[in-house]
Amino acid sequence: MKKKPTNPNNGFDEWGGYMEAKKRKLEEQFESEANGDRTRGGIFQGVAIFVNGYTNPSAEELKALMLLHGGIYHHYESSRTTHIIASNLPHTKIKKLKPGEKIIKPEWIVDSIASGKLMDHKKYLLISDSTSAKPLSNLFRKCNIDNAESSTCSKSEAYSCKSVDTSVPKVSTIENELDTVNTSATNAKADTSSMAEQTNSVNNSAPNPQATNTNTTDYKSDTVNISAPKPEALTTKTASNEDFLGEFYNKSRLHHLSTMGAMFKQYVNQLREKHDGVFKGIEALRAWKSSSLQNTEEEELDETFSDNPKPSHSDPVIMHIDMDCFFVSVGIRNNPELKDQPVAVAHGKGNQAKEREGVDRQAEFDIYRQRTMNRMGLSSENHTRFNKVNAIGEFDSMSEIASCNYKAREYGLKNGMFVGQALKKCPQLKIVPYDFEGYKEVSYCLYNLIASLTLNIEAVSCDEMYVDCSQLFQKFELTPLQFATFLRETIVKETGCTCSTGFGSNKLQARLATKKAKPNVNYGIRFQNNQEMETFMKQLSREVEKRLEEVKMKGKCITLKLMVRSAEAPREASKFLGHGVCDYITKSISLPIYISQASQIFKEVISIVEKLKLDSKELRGIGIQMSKLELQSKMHATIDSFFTNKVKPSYVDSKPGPSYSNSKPGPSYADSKPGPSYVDSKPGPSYVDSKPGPSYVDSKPGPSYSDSNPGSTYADSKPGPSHEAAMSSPKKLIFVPDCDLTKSPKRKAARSPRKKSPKKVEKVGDMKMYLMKAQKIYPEVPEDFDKSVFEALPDDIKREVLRNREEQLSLLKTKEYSPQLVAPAAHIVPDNLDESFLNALPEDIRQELIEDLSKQQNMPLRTEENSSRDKKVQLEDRAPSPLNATLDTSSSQLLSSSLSLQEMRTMLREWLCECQPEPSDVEMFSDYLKQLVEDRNLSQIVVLMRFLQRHVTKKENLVWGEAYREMLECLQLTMKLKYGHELKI
DNA sequence: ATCCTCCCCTAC
DNA sequence: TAAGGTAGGGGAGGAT
Repeated sequence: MKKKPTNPNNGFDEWGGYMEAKKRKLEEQFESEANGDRTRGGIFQGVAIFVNGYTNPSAEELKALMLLHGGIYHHYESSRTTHIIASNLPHTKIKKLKPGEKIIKPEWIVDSIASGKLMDHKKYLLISDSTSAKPLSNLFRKCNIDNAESSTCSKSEAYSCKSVDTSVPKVSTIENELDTVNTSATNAKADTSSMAEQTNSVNNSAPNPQATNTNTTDYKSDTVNISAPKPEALTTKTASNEDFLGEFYNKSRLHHLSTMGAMFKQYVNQLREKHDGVFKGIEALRAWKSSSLQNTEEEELDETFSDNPKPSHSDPVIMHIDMDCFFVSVGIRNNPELKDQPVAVAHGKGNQAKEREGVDRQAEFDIYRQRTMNRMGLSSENHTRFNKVNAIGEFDSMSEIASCNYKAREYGLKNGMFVGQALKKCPQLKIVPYDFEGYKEVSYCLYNLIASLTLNIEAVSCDEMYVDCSQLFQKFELTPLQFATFLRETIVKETGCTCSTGFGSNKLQARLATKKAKPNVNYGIRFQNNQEMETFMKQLSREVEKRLEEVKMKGKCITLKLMVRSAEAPREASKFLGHGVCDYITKSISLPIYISQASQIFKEVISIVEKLKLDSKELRGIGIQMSKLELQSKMHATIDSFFTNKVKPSYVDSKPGPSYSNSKPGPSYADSKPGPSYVDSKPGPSYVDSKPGPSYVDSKPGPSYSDSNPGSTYADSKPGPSHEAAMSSPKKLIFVPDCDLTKSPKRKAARSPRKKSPKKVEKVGDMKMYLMKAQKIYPEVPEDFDKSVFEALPDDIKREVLRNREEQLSLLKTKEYSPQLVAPAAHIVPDNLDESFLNALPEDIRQELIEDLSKQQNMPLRTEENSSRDKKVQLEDRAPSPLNATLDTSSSQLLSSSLSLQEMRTMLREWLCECQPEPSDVEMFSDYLKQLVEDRNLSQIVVLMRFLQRHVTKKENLVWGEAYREMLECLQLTMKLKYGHELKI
């Protein structure tokens, strides 16, 4: 590189000029500080450290230590730097290390000070042959619960980060030193020899969330507080500045998320390696258990636990634990008064974006939009990703919200949203700054708490992990709910932050359970006054309007469902923002006309509320339903045409897999093929002869759910030769209502099927499903069905066909459609994943489950060791054909559709080899896809369509190409109607 | 057929 | 002003 001659008059615009000057200045500054403060002999003479990324002790603390012991601290790496210090580096950074460059753990400094001499840094290399291989060695070491019993340590010791982390010995000595340098970083101040005191420092430190940052100005001003009066901080603007990257990473939430995730995975490994077999938290858990059993009335306890299956001893129990809106919780843990206000964590403070030359937001967003449409098709025009940019004004802040609390989410705020848009939706939004040290501190607390009970942990991120509780539960006779309550209470106490837990027999179940338990993406219904309640009802009315519009319908019956705190219930529910014990009130109004507008809906709803004379403070759940819906489409014509059309045989085989018995979610269709195909079908758990037994369950017992919904459910009759003719009748509907997750499948089975028509909790996606059912009639009903064929049927069959038709019609007319927002209750997922479990899931979660199942079912806890093993197995298992590669999964067994995959694959191959499919082939495939849609087998649909797409494109097969496009369009439409979102292929 | 790499997507 | 990183899974497609 050619170096320009140095201009002594202008050191700042030359290469090496500005930065060199800055570095020199910082070093001089450090020197002057050192001269003032240095009181002891320096063991770090000649050592100049540069701290890269997060360390423990922190960079500021290390700086102070270097100051005390004769070393030099470099804000920037330079040729004069002798040692680079880091606790964790992302793999990508490691790969970029220059040859010979060595990274040393901060423990080197701590230990050196502790021993009073400079230790050999080779033992503290972050990346060495030994460290890269070693963490894997003990991964499978199971925790020794037997030893745990002998633990006599206090709870507070058990959760302390540093008392567990033996890699930082004699911390208090060093911290005392730090205190003398007047460092006020929280970590340094806390006397970590006692958890109680650490907790005090967490809970009782400065009441202002910004206090942590302002307190540390002395040491952090140049990196954290950009408004600090240090000139260089103000010059850090773009990547053209050498210190841009450090500054950038320092403030990047995503970078912190990522590095902290890696850090805690590593931390768990460290804990395992260093574990002495004693679980220090067990004693506290025992104490809690005995005291909670005493304090809880038996009756209440029985009720609480009866819905939650007690896992049998042999079953694995996996817990998923996840902090609630982590960044915000940490940010406001010392400000209880902020808890009830909408709060978000973001960099930006408000809508202060300055006018800058060359900016044209509108044009820029248009380009984004255009590009996405080019890539994803025209249908992406209204893609949700554009909401973000559409809603932003010319000078609104484009700082992103890293995390917002549930109160803020009531206003429609979401993580990732721009501050500008958020402030429009919620002008009173409080924005608190990031507190990365705080996140780390709380995370350590969380991990230490869990690690004090078991080390069967898989770290997912700084606020999320899976825990294998099997042994723990068995040993200490705990139920999931007991354990969850203990953990959640303890975590709130220790960290001031709340968390959610979910349990299942595998990780996926546990995660879904957590999702269900989250105070969600279902708000905590709490109102201070009527005004707030009305505002919320208006929002809810708009939601109903929106969804009615989506399915092009209007209704003439409005039902308002309310949950009101029971008089005997405690003022606040035990679950954070949960609904607690409630009375249920259901009132409906029949209108003379069909309506769909939000204002109309709100008017009716509010009139009901006024008549009820409720205290809005006591409301815990609100649901608005529209029913008696008028279809705007040609649905009636379609259903009626059913009896005049002629029969056209269509291919729908009936070989339902054994795993899908009689309780499929949504409508299922029996074989329509008269004669052999039906008779040949195997008897057994096929849904053709389903008995509706296990599927009919009231989701929530109570007065509001007692009204029946005739026609919404019916089962088919038993198969037999006399019914062959009936099989040419329209397909039978077997509709299984959604039910409460807290009910175990066994309880469902105990119910009498015909006792009562099912009453389900209507949910958001339901109307789409009903609409789909109606539409389904058209493609599924033979088009050229001859009325004379109908007439020729035996009378009982005729009656049945008529009844079916009536019920289908009534299904369309009477099913209710309602978004329902109910404050969440705690949920524990049944421990056996079967079809009943699937049915019990809410629509959106069920979809997710189906999509994820093929990847995730029965995953073991992931550790570094077994994840690499998994990978290997996966590769070995991979079958040659692209179709095989993705279909040989557990989902194919669990979600088998009527045609076996093997058959379908064979057929597809044959067709594609011939390249000249008959129209009937196309139709067959089309039918197969429809069946897949019915089965909600999304993953398989996508796989098949992609497979086809690839081959069709490759071979330029026009016949297939056109057929493919038709099928794709049909499928996409169906998917959109049914699931409410685009099918991306 | 198998392996490898690149690219895209998703989750935190 | 804003701080849109990082790991891992999986598909596509090329090299062998």
